[in-house]
Order: sequence, then structure tokens, then C-alpha cells
Amino acid sequence: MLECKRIMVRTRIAPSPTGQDFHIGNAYTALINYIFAKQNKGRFIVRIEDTDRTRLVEGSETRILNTMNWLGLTPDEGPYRQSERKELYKKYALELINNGHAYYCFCTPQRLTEVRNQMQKQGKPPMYDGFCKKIKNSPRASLDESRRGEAGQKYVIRLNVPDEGETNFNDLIRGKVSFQNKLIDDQILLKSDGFPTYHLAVVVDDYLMKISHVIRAEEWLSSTPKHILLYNAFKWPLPFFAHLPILRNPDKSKLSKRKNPVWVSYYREQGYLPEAINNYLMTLGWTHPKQLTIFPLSEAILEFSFDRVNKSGPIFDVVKLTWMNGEYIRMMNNEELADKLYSYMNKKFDRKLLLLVSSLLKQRIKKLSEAEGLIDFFIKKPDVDLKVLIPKKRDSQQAKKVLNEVIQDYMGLNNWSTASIHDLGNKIVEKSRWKPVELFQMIRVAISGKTVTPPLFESMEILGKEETINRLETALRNIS
RNA sequence: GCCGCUAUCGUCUAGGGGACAAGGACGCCACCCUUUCAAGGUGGAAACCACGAGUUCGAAUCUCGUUAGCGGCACCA
Repeated sequence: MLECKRIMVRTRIAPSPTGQDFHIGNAYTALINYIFAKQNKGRFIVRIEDTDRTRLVEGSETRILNTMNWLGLTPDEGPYRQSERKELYKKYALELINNGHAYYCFCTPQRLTEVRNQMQKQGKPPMYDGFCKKIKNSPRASLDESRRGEAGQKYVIRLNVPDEGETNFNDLIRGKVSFQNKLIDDQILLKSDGFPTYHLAVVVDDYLMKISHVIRAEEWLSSTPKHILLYNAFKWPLPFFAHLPILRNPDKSKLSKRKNPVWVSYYREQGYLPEAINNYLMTLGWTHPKQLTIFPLSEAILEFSFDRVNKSGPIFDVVKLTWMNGEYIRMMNNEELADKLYSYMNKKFDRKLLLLVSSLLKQRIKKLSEAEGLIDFFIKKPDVDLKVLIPKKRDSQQAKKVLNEVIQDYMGLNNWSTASIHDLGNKIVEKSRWKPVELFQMIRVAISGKTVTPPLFESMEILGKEETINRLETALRNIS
């Protein structure tokens, strides 16, 4: 689909280490970048955008990288860190000063706020008024940096945006997009602390790192013209741009932590599988040409194309993700599920036990976190509530009598297998004249303390004869 | 407020002028299976294709306008 001739495809994900973990929206963007790189035998790069020193969150970078790894989106290069490249950006900012595409600005934050307020009052877009643009050629501007420092004069460097004309580009997803230059702000490129803003850093890095396709969320669409102006000012070739739809909350606003769990680690802790998360994310905004819903990453790599990416922002639906996760759990074989559960539950259960119960669990759980509540009675004596134990239409005397028969009969059973436990169970039903559901539910509650469990006879087999009878006796004793 | 993007069942979407009285998936409801809960099977409700014009023999599909939603307008990314 690419018209570009044999260029090396290089994509990147550029997270900021300002949050608890990797954001699910970032995971979405990373996924598309990863898939597109793999599809084109290119490289997928991670770059940490840590130029905002005030918002850094300790440990964030490590967690982001770990999470990407867990998702299977392991970068081919990186992490590169913008904070380690600080001097580089300054050099390029100065180059722009020299060729007239940028200028020094000495305005104070207070003045800027004032200007913005005034603009807004007048119903104009809140932009910088170009005050320092006029002093571009004044002696002050030509001071070298050390002397400026002596003078204690703080400054920033701004992009000199042309007043006329328009800047347009072709987005791989949205087609032609254009903006009038007079509405583009003289963006700050270099902050007074010497760090670049996103806009400078992203362009310099994408160029230096030979990023061929800038694939990012739609929230960047309106700053793309600034970036293009920068590429032009440097006389650098443009990369391809693709602006992905933004994931949304159920109320349609941009997916945010206030309204939804957004950290990938949350989903990991809840027992979602990375394969399911990736698959679900892929179905948002993109459809498989054969309209498959469940498909592996390899399939997405094979079939992905930008022209099947939707332009509108999809709502992130946890319910559907959960369903899909269940599908993935059901697709696993018993060993795989047992292994997953073993490490997920921190070795709380014996691996052998997990292997035995995994086939019973498989079609009953949608998240790994649901397993424990279903099988904890295997390793823990149940608390039996008599009200639940004794069937509604029976009294305690009847229950006692029947339970006693159950115990006697099962004690005599030598072949402790699901099939024979089942057979004997049916015989007891006949003998007792209880309804099957009454009898079996009573046994279920007696051995597990629950009304909802994996299949009864299988559970009894796994529990073992001795333990089963033991629990039945305990229940019997409690009735009187 | 200004700029930009978007618009098909509640949600994710198929569709690209006639095959659409709009198909699939999740969710929901009913039934079947069943010792519980699930899973599975079958069926169902659910979209006047945002609205209004236009182009055309013919529009969900093309054009324009309106409306609505979202995004952006920081020495944040």
C-alpha cells in the first residue's frame, strides 16, 4: 500500500513517564506502530519523552517498559531518552534562530497570561501576540548565551510562523488536512529551563532517528502543521503521518483515568491476557478484511492497512474485552491455563491441583482473577450455612437422614472416580426420593460451602474420598 | 470563542451508487442442553444509515449546508 519506494520503515512509540504505568491508549498506539513496523520488516522504537521535568513520576519509565514487554510489544531499539539529548535540541533551536525561522522571546509568564486573556475577551484565538518578534534584530537578541545569563534574563525560543499561506499534509488515515498559517501560534520550541518542548524535540528526534511513519493519536493532529513548518525550516524531508482515533470513555470523552481504569497494569492484575488485550485493541478502529473478531497478532501483522482504520474514536468497552479474554482462556490447553493461574495466583495453589481443575475452570472464568473464588474450597475447609445447606422444602430431620445415607453409601464406594460417584449419586436420588437438584445441591454446599462451583462429581473426585466424606460428616454434625 | 476531525443497532463495526425493507460481533431477552454456575446450540428485540438540501433513473454510499460529539488552542506531552 505504500507508494514510498523501499524506504526502511521505522516507527516509534513515545510515552512520557508522567503516569503510574503504560496508558491503554498508548498501548493502542504502540500496537499499531509495532504491527506496521513488523509488517514492513522495519523497526519499532521506543523513545521516552521526559522533557517536562516537573511532571516526572519516579519509576514510571521502568513500568512502561515492563508493561510493553508484557504485552509483547518489545521494541527493536531504545529506550532513547530526550533528557539525555538536551544539548542537541538547543543546537537545532539556535540553527533556527540563525536562519530566521525562530526568535528569542523574553516575555514573562504573567504577560503571556494577560495577552491570552485579552485575546480571548476579544473573541480571538488565544495566541502569542508576537511582541518579541519585533526585537528579533535588536542588540539584545544577539547577546551570546553567557552574557544573557549574567544579565539574568530568562528567555525562550519561539517558532517564527509565517503570517500568510496555509500548511497542509496528507494523513494516511484522514487524507488531506489543511490549516491556515495565521492561526498557528508562534510555538515555544525551547523552554527557559533549556529543555525543548514536545514540538521541537519530536521533530528533531523523529528526523535523527529516521522515523519513516509518525503514527500517533488524533490529539496531535492540530499540532502537526507546526511540526511540518519545522521540517521545512530545517529543510528535512517529511515523514508519513497517520493520526489514529482516540479511545474514549463510555461518555465519549477522551479515555481518562478519572472515568475508567486506564493503566495496562490494572488489566494485568485483573487477570486479562496480553493476547486478548492486543486483539481487542485491534478491533477498535480497524477491522480484519475477512471481518474476523478473534485473531492473533500475527494475523494483524499480515492484514493491517491504514485504509481500514476508522476515523472516529471508539468507546473502550470493558465488557467486550472481558468476553474476548474469556475466549482466549478457553482457547488455552489445560497445561497453559494451569501455568498462567499458577503464576497469577502467586503459587497459592498446587500446580497439580490447578492442572486437574483447569478444564473445569476453563469455560467458567473470563478473567484469571475469577478462578480463586471458584476453587479455594479445594484447599480450604468450607463455612457451611445451614440455611443454604438444607433444601428449602426439607426440614433438618430429613436433611440429616439423607445426608447420613449419602455418607454411608459413599464410604462404601471403592472406585473413587467421577463416573462411579455420579452413578452412586443417582442411586441415592432414587432411594431418597429427593429431586436430583436438591440432593446434589446439598452435597455441593456441604463440601464447598457454595451454591456455585465447578461440576460436582469432578470436584468430589479431585477432593478425594477421605476429604469429601470428612466434609459431609462435618456438615451432618452441624445440622442438629 | 476560534481551528480541526468525525457521524450506520446501547457498544465495536461491515458497507465505497442498484446485490441493503442494512450484515456480523459484544451486551440484552427467550428456548434447548443441564445436579449449580458456566460454556455450547437455536431464535429474537435492537439502526426511519444525525438532520436538510442537491447530483442521479436510483444515495447509507457522491456534493454542500446544518446540527451534534470529540480533539486542539500551555515555558504539558
